[in-house]
Amino acid sequence: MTAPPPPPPAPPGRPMRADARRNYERLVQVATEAFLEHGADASLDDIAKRAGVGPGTLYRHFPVRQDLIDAVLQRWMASVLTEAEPLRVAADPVEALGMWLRRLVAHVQVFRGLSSALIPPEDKFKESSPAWVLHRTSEELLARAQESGEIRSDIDIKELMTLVSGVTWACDRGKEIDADRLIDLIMDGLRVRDRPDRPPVAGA
Amino acid sequence: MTAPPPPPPAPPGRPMRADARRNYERLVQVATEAFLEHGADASLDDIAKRAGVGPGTLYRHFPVRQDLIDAVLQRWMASVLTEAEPLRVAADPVEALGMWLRRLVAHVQVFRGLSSALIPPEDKFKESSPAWVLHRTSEELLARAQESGEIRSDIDIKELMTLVSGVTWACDRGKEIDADRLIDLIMDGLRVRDRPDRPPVAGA
DNA sequence: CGACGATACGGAGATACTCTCCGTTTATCA
DNA sequence: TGATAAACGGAGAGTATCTCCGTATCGTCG
Repeated sequence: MTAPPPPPPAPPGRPMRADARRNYERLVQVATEAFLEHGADASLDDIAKRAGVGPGTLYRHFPVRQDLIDAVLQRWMASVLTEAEPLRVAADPVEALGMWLRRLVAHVQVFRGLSSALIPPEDKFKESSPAWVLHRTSEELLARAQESGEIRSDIDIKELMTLVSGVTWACDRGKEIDADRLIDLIMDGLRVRDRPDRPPVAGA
Repeated sequence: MTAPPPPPPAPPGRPMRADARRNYERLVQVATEAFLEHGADASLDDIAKRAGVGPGTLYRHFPVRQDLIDAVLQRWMASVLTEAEPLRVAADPVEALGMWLRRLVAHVQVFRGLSSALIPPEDKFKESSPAWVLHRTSEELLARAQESGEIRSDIDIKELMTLVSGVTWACDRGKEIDADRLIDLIMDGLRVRDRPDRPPVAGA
């Protein structure tokens, strides 16, 4: 919606044929609307129809549903990552991490049933996938928060993202749940505790 | 598999006809195997076939998928609740809560994709549902832990169950995630903080 | 410009799943 | 044993996914 979208999959060989490219763009466009309206399990044939192409065309560009979801998220992600930028250098890295997670959840919840995009099946977890980019970004913010000494160091990004995606999933279903509160709770769990039984040589 | 299963839905009027009851039992039996093997989205027609009945019979007993899942869980739940019994009176109610949540997650993970059973759509959340019973049990353990003063009181069972079901869901997908660790993290978040705003300067 | 080869299109249809309708069968009880 | 309510079962409608292949279009080169 904002920036000029990058050439879709950018195959190393020849550029896409004009009609192919046109259809690709149109499909992603229509899919975005469909996912917003009906959630991530919108009918694919229907999307093809609304885009004015045959099902075959859709499945050639996006062999599995996740590919289409990824293409949609690719565009959407730009705005999310923009929000991360100032947080990278924020004065309070712990607060920055919390803020990032809250924003992330809010963004993911724009599409119903899209939480799964955060932790796709292992074999689809390539560098190109939006999930991977989000992991990397979150990882940086986590690392910085950990360096401050206020966040426990025995936690890795995979665990954190698992928790966060769990929150988005659960909030998708049970309405009336305040996702921000759950994120705050997780953040509390992440904080270093002054052990009640151990003489705290804490900090640094 | 252990206790004599209670009469299925126990309609107030007449008892079930013998053949109806037989089919009901058989369906639940076969469904259990199918869910174990293929996860919660196993084919219902296939279950009917394997149980030796027509699809119509299955759908008469279980109009929607969740009804069949609930029936399966009803039996399975007995063993889960048995585990809760000693925890109700455990010396350390906080540890008891943690243990319960860990066991709960472990149990739910026996079936793939069954996390949703923990937070069914609002309108199916009746007293008869396994999810409701689990909520009530968890609620008691949470309350006891809160009374000890070690667990924050500004958390309700709905939020906690949302978090927990999120963990089971996420662990279903991304393999190689240690659910117990995530539960422990949540438990840490639940604990009352002795130092709300100030990093420890020194002892205790 | 015209034609050829590669690329992409599109839609019919195979397959799978859910769920319903209704004629037939079976259990129960008098 | 016969009447009646209860339950069965399977054909089939509706919907979704995904494939195959004859046809159309693009891009390029002579």
